[in-house]
Amino acid sequence: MPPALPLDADCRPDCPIAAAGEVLSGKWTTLIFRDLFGGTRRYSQLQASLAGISPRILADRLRMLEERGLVHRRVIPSVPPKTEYSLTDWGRRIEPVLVALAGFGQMVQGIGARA
Amino acid sequence: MPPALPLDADCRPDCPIAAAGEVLSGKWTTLIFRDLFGGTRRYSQLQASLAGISPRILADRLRMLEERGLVHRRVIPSVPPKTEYSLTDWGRRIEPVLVALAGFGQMVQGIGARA
DNA sequence: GTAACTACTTCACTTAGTGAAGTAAATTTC
DNA sequence: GAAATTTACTTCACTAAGTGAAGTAGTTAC
Repeated sequence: MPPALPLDADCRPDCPIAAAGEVLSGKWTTLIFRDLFGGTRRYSQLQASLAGISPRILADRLRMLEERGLVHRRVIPSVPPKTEYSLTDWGRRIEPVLVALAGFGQMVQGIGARA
Repeated sequence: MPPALPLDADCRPDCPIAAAGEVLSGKWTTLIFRDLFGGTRRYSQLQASLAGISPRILADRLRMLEERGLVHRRVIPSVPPKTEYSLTDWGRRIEPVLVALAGFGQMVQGIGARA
């Protein structure tokens, strides 16, 4: 039985895996999705959770994801103003990727433990 | 019903998603897996398929994946010698990630078409 | 008036990736 | 027998991406 989606090299030039890779480019994007999958988060919460991320990169990634319609940004007019980020309906469709990555990552951790 | 694998921010410090991200780091790694998922490939075949990859990066990634036990490297003692790369049993377990990425990528392409 | 708070931006620096060129060794071509 | 070919890389100079410390803006608490 062939796979449900084309995984072979012939999926170019409009390869969906490459398209996903463009959205998930950079070290931090999947981890931002992971955190937002847990619910709405503020900028400072994301920065604390993503230990080591540069504020510039966090702002860049959030802006990119918002432009693509995967993340919603909401400014709360308090003092000082706060910003909330959450996944859109489109963004929530990253879930199967995160689940698959978590499964693969657990396997990789298992290899590392025995190596 | 909670997700089968921990997707929330509390999955640190040994977050399996972050572990997967380390293996799949860089622009090209998932595309190398995609190509090798289609079967054994030679270095020159991968270089042709991954249009634009630098030979240094291709060699680096293949070496990293071999060291992690996800890719098998076989030198054929012909003249000039050829090198074949294939997925190991561990490496083949990337399949669910590729399938999920392909599904997400198709959705992203769909968004792009209407934006 | 000084400090604190939040969400950033700016800037100098390091790391990752690019792409053209070079290497090695045998083998076919002239 | 000298030159060109083939494959899998390596080297090197350059550009892009990411880091991390510091700064900014506007308001309120002291």
